[in-house]
Amino acid sequence: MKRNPTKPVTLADIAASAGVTSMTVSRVLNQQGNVNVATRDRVLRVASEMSYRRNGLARGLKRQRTDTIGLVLGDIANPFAAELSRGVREVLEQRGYTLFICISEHSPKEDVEAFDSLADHRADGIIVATRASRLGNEKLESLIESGLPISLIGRDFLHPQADLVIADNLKGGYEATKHLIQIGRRRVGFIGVSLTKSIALRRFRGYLEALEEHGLPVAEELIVGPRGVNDQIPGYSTEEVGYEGMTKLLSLKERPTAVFARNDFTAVGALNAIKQAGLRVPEDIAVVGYDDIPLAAHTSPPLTTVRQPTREQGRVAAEFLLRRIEAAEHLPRAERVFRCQLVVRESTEVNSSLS
Amino acid sequence: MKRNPTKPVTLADIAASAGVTSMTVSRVLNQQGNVNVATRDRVLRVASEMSYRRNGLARGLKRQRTDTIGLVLGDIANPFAAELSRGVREVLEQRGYTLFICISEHSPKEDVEAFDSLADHRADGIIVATRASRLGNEKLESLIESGLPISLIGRDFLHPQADLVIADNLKGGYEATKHLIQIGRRRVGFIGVSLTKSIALRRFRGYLEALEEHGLPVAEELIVGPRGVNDQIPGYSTEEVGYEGMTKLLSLKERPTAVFARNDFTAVGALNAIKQAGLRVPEDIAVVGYDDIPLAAHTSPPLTTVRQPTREQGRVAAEFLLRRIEAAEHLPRAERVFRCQLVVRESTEVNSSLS
DNA sequence: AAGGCGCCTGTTATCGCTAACATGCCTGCA
DNA sequence: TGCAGGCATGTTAGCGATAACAGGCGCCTT
Repeated sequence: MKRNPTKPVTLADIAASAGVTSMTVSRVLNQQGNVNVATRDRVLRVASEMSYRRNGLARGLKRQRTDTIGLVLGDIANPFAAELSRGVREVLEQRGYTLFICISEHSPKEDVEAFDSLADHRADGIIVATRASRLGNEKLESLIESGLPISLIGRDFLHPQADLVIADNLKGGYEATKHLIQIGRRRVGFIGVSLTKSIALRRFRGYLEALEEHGLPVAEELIVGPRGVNDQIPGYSTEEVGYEGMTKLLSLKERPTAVFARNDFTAVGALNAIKQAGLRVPEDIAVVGYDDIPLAAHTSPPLTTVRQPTREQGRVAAEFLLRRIEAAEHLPRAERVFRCQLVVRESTEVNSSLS
Repeated sequence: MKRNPTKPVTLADIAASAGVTSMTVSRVLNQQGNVNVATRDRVLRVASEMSYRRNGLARGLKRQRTDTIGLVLGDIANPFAAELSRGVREVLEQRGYTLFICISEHSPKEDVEAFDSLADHRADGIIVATRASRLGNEKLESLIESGLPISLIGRDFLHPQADLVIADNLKGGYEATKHLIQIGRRRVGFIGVSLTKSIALRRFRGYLEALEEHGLPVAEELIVGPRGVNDQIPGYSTEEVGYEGMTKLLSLKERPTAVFARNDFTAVGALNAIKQAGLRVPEDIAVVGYDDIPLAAHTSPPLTTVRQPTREQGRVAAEFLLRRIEAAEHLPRAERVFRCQLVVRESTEVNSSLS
């Protein structure tokens, strides 16, 4: 039963051995067209005996499609990416597509490389969940022009032929900040952006809006970010940023009474910095995170955060993409904005029995 | 410059437009063979104007290789997987290979599907970092027989033609447990395995060995795991397991004075359960985790844990695989075992000024 | 001056598969 | 009996790229 590794079995080999032509074998293996039951069984038996494996390259080349979808992620180690990919897979699997994932490590250059690889290998479409960059956007634009279906998740890039799903992070950031203000905090810090760069982060813009709307000043010393030039760091290691950012905030003459962290990992880092300084959460400083990762319910105290329907975003992005792939003509851009939801836990709320 | 999306540009199109044959175009684009400079520039110009994109399917079909490697991961949302993939990518990128990642969500069935997809699409080799299963092992075996190069990371499956890199987690588990015993704890619990299943987890076996060697009894009530039948859950969400497991341990008549958690997320969950019960770490209960994720240095108290050289494992696995791919003949199995290192932090050590 | 060697380009023949069309046979119905 | 129509298979012609071989030309060598 074992084959010489240097010569993979082809349809023709099976055909010869089963006494038919390769076309018949193809029909059997793809379950299409009419084939005599006896012939079919014989072909199947021979194929299995020779441990045939179809050649996706040849198949794709001839069919002009590969039933393959690419997903490009900025980093891999975070619950957000995991949920997203799970949503995407749920849809694809059911519809008979295979998913290949590429990681860009938050680098525009690798973003572009991922797009190129997937396009070269003739993925039928690409789902992009990386942050926007000039390089990346240009490449995307040219791929879209060339007819490749693209679906974007939370990427700041509009194109009349690319679908988009996104969470309303501006509103999410706004709500989180408003919550802090409503529990009486007037010095609210933000951890996770560097002011030296143009700030595209919507949840941060929501923070600014909330302050403004409530007549609070934006204090630059209360906004701290990663030390490096590049703030495109993987989500899962941002507790470092949170810890250091919080430490910096605690050293201010007039320290904040609340902080909003760009994500839950950052918030966890902040929590620990506060505890190590011997202060209490939320009494001395209230903390809000973002994303509602599984860990958030298990920090001490449990973390108030903003939840977005991540898996659902993946699902919808995949559905948009498949619709576009399977459509005969060009489709106009589809867009779906998801609501975020503030999840209040004890990091912002003193024991409810008090109230 | 824009093309009709329905008809991708081919080498022949460029050739016609540049007044040469497609062979010459191929030579130019692959930078091989001699081509007149003027011709080369003309071809490149035309190719760029027509925004040519090479067809990896046709190319792969003819060349019988795709310069593509597959990586199969059990889950995506954990720092371990991230570091691993980073190590793999470092090597592949430098050697001109493209990486496609597949996720199995810890299901043997999806494991097999991932292997099949990658093999169908004629990846030049596969790196497997998922846990062993009968189904998966059988499929791997047949792929290896058919000549596909395979490299395994931490997977309990030996094959004379599959390379293996692995961390010595038995020793790691042993060291972690020994450490707890040496700081004077005699009731040491383990969180993260269900005794109803056969236990393949090496770090758990290390725990058992350490107990035995120090003449301590193995107390079944001190070993707790996930409630569900399936303990193959994503690493990143095991803080749930840690929290619930710890809660169970705390409710024992004679509670443990130390616990060893199967990974850092689990340990974090345990830490929080302990804190919520009003007990102190490490005075009342010492805690050790596993993996040394970035978060571990920032819990409160900072977590004692076991570090394994993850990125290095990815690098070596990739190197093994490429060596196998590029070798003319069959290579014997290569294996590399990595040492683990106990990282002692405050979750097991009362303030060092005391000693 | 003839042969040889490098350079540049072209021709041919697949890689493995399948869409589209073609063929032959059998059945049923007018 | 004749023929439409369905079934079961075969034949042909690529999909787009490149390995291998085949010139043609100019220049150097002896």
